[in-house]
Amino acid sequence: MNPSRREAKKAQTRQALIEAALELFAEQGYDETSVEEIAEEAGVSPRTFFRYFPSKEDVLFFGEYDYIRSFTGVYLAQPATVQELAAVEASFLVLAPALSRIKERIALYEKALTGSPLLRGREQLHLAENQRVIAEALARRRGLIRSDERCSLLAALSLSLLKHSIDRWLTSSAADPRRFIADDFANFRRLMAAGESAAVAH
Amino acid sequence: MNPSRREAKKAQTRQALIEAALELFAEQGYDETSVEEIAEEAGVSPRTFFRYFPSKEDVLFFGEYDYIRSFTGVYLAQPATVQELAAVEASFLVLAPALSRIKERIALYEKALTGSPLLRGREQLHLAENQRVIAEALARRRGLIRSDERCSLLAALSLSLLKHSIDRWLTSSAADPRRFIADDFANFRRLMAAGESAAVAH
DNA sequence: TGTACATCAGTGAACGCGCGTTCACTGATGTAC
DNA sequence: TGTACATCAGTGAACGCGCGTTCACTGATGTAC
Repeated sequence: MNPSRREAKKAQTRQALIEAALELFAEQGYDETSVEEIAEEAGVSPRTFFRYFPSKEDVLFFGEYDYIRSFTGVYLAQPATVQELAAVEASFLVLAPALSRIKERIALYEKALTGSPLLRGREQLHLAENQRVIAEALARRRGLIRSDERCSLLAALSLSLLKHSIDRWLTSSAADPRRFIADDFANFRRLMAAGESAAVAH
Repeated sequence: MNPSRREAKKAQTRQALIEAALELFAEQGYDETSVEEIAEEAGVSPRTFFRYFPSKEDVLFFGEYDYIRSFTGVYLAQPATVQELAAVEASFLVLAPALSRIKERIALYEKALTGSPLLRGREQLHLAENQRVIAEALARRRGLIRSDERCSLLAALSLSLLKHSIDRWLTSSAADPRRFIADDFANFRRLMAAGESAAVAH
């Protein structure tokens, strides 16, 4: 039983740093929060912070990326009879409960994002990566060797819809985000149906 | 004739700083370029840099925002018979020559963006602002008091298409971006037509 | 046209600040026997 | 079970670096008369 007291203590310190950072970033902004403050809030010395995270940014991007990482598996498990966009929607819905569990944390993260261009930039890199993953999954389901234009476009669109749903969910008091996702996808289909007939007329 | 030699010299210094910065950022990255290097490249002292720009970032975002600022006027001048998305496309095409003139500069800027999360973040703020402007214009043309969901969505979509076109244009040797814009809009309409029939079937 | 004065671009030097690193240490936890 | 040793989380102090500011100055350009 070697990794007991020590490992537990380590995990505890790391968690304290992450939580302190997230709260301070959300409250007063990323740029306005120094590592010194985070350390103080977490009850350790500033020096200790850098034992856990190589830089100030890294405290924010620790773990928590399972959502999109699980996407491919869930998506490819959808029945072949389900239409493409509907399959994406269904996958998002299946994965939604994972989000539900960390709503508070997501909200803090989003709040921290608004104030800091640097974090926004990092976040955008993640979004781009997610979009790539989704496009790849779309391609595989369609039997393509590699994702093409249409896959990218649909991936981008899906992520936009998801992001929109999550934003609305965060500002609501609902614990479950699924209703918002279903709503937004339904809305999109309706808009496209209307736009389509207009485009055809044109 | 007061603003002659002095003003000319000032404009010249500012231009030298902007160009030096853009080239260095594109070449070796934003974070890897110090103000000292920029100043040296421009032939002035580091101290002088801060007389022209309050911070290192600001050297990048000086002027050059006329493209979207002109959008509203051009868009609202489109004949009422033109379908919404087609009117957006037509407006982009009208404004394209302005881009054509600064292709080199846009390319350098894009290159600088890839390496720096901070710049990406700033850029995203601009995109968000542009999206807001376009959504507002869409709303006005439709006679709405303020932009709604559909306006935002269509604005986001239009900007995505435009960005995609510009990326392709930049990697090509063409001087005129209009062909790429027209292509991408046509493509999108085709994809939606196909997706629509599938969605209806579903 | 010439002289005295005002303005203002550019500069050097020194400084404060926060990030992140390096060095040398303490004291608690874990292991060997 | 007890003792000697090893490991490792945490720390203090000092430092390098780049951004951005403050102060005091020079010298060229522009203005008043």
